[in-house]
Amino acid sequence: MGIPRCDHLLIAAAALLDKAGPAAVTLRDVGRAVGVSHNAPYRHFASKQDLLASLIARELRDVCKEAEALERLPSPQTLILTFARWALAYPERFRLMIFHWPDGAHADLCEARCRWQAMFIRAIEIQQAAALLPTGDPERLSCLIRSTALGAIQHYLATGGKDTPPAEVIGDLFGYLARGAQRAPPTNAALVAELSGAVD
Amino acid sequence: MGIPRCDHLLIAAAALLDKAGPAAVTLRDVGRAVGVSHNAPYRHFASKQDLLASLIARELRDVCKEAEALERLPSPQTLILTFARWALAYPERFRLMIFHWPDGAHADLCEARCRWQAMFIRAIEIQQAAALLPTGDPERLSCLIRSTALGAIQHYLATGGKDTPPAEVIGDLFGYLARGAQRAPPTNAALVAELSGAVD
DNA sequence: ACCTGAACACCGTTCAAGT
DNA sequence: ACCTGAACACCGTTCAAGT
Repeated sequence: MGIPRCDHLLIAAAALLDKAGPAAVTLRDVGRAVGVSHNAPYRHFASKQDLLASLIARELRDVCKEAEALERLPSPQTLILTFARWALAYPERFRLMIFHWPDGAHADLCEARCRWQAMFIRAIEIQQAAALLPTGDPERLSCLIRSTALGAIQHYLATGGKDTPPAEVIGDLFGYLARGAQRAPPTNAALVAELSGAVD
Repeated sequence: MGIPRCDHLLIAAAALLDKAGPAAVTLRDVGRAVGVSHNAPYRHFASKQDLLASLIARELRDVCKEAEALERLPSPQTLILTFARWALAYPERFRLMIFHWPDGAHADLCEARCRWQAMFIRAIEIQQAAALLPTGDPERLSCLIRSTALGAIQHYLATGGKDTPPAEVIGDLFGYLARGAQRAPPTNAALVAELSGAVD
């Protein structure tokens, strides 16, 4: 039990979220799950909003760490598909993430977003330098790819998995981008196939 | 006052939503705004969820009607930018729309979604036939464009308008798609410019 | 048919205490 | 420092009445 009480609360909240959706995560149940009173969480988080923002900040940081642990910076294709795999594995966390708008600009959450984005842009610049992706402002290209992935995941989950899987939509985009590049970028066929089977 | 009580409740709910976000729309305040008791809405809607789903179904239907009122079917570029303009004008309604997941598959909402999507696919097929967009499954191409727009709007609004405006992201996508077509599709420069100025 | 008021179980949050 | 229990104001929903 070396795990801090603070993280314990976040884990309990994530479990409630995954099991029964955002409406089911109440401070009372979170406290109950870790064996403290219904307002003990206020010792660690300023409000329920703060707890939820901290939860997705931690998730995003974990996704970053997973990529950073590799010996080489992954390709943009791998990075975005890793993110999509996380979203498909934990749909309610993803939903919470996209629902959480400014509302106060949570510091940890902003930092986690920036960290992922910086890594993604670096990955794009490398493929641009190798003529695997079209030239142009890498931040702008990042925005296009990120938008497509975000929307594809959102729509796929919102329709209950009845539409085109995100990996295929993302693959289509990279296909069109390849025509703007001098050489075709890798398709990461293995990851795409793995991701396509992640949700029925 | 020929307006039905049912619509009156939806309008009041939309006003509360726009003014103070999703947390502020309570059945009690909605009832108060139209001058009825706090549970009169139950005569018209099965639950709060039902009222909210009906609200965005009505919104989506209005967006459809706006396009259908024109003498000719608008281009895919115009359709998607009209949707984006609506989203930027009513960010909280858009947020509610993307937050509303299966949760029961609201009939009116599903119908409105299908109606818009069918119109969009028809518009794509027309440009494909004219060699203005790449060939291939129009439904698949529709999914790519729709995903990009959805994600671009979401990200733009979530960052408080600090990132690339949705119209430019969508424009970039159509630019890359044009390289896969025999002739370049129209860019709808006027609509793009109008939309770019819609949110500071 | 349509609405009302009271009531129920629940929630986030605050606060005065406890150790 | 960290937690507790009671309390407050609020919420969605139900239900027995009213017309």
